[in-house]
This record gives sequence, structure tokens and C-alpha cells, in this order.
Amino acid sequence: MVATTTSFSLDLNLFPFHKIDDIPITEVVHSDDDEHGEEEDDVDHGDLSRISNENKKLKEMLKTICENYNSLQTHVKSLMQDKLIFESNPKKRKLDETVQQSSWKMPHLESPKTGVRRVYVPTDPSDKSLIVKDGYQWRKYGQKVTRDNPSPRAYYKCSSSPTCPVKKKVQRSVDDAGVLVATYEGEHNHKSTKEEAAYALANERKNSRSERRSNSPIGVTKFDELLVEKMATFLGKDPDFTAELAAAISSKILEVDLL
DNA sequence: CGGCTTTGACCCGCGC
DNA sequence: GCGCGGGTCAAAGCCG
Repeated sequence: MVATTTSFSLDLNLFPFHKIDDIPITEVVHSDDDEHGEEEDDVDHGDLSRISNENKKLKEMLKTICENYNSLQTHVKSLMQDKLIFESNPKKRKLDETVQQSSWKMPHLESPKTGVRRVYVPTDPSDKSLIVKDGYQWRKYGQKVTRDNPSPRAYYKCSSSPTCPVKKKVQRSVDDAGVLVATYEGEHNHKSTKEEAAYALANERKNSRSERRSNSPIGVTKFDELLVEKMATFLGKDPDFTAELAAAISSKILEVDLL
């Protein structure tokens, strides 16, 4: 029961730019295994202290996730702005095109020139749906079969905000039916649903601190435990979250390779 | 009942 | 002007 909580998809290795010490995932798992034999001797105290430790570690991990996620988003935005500058450099642009034409299988962002960017998302080739989870809410308004590609192209408008002008087109890659190509046009004038949820949870957590100081002798309240569990379930089960992180990280990897 | 998807019709730009 | 192809509209149907 506890092991399932500690192993919730945080072992995605989504933070390749940080020291391993920053993410004590293996430590958490090992502590669970190591103490397994002693549980029969001292179940109550052992469980309580272990659960308390795990909750603390989980909180640290979630904090790291949120911080890294936010910093990654900021970094991606700055990188995209940098790329606009690079566009004026023909040498750099040629390099971009080379990469873009290669058999790139991970999701990545393309040149943001004119606000149009392309994201490649690996999916199950047998899955015929043209759905790309990216943290925003979309309303489909059309579908067409184009001449250069046997698979249909779906047209979406952002419905997260009534005034948001962003559109996206989703179509399977001609070369690889297992890859969805999502083309985004325009910039969102609002936060993604995931960002809003993260802010709400962060505020909820912030408010709980004052309550904890006054009520809890050991520093871990029932509310905290529920909150951690809630966030863990929310983030761990949410494919959008991991997809966004994967897209952001892969774009960063791409930038590092190019520089 | 409201929001979303589906899908045929329509619009528009482009090349000939 | 015409045909073609990509993009959008909007009515009908579906679903929670």
C-alpha cells in the first residue's frame, strides 16, 4: 500500500539536468524494502515513523517537481525567444531544418517563426484517435483528408478561454503512423488547465502550513497527508503532465544538441 | 441541456 | 474562369 504510493510514476527520470541527490527516489524505495523484515517486530512505531518519513520525502519530491516544472516552462519560453534571434542566422536555421527532417521520435518544439510550432508525439499506431494531450482544452471544428497524407487531419480551436485565438492541427506522420504531428498557431492568452491546477494546489498547501504550525506537534498533519496523496494521484496519473514535461525537456535536449 | 464531435457544404487562395 | 486543395462553418447527433 505504501510502496504503491512511493512508486507513483516519479521514476520517470524527467529531471536529467539535476543531480541525482535532488531526487531521492531510490532512497525511498530502498527504505521501504530494507525495513520490510522489521515491520513484524515493531509494526505501530515502525509504520508511523516510516509513513511520516515517506510523507516528508514525497512532499520534497513534489516540491521539486513543481519547481522544476515551472522553471522548465520559463526556460522553454526563453529558449523559444532565443530561437527567434537565431532565425536571422542562416547557418543556425539550416541546422534547425536538418534536425526537423530527421527521424525525430520524441515530442519536440519546432521553429516558433510566425507563432507556428510543431510537436511530434509518439502514440500507439493502432489508436486512430487524433488526440494530443497538452494541458489545454480543445474543441474540434473540422477534419479533412489531405492529398499528401492518407491519414485525416483534425482541426482544433482552444476552448480553455473563449477569447483564446490558438488553433492546432493534428495529423499522423506520413513516415511513421506511430507519431502524431500537432501544429500550433498563435499564443495562448491564458494559463493551461494544468498550470491553474498546480497554482490552486500550491495555494492550498501554502494555507495548510499555518494550520500545521498551530495544530500539529510532529509537523505532519492529516491535511498534509491527504494533500500529498491528492497531488501524487493527480500528477502521477495525469498523462498531460508527463507529456508536457517530456515535450519541454526534449525541446531542451534539442537545444543543447544544437548549441 | 450544454458542450463536444462528426461530416458534408462552403469559402478562398493559388496555379494553370 | 476553372479546378483543386486546404481551411472553416454549421447542422445534426451524441454523451454525460
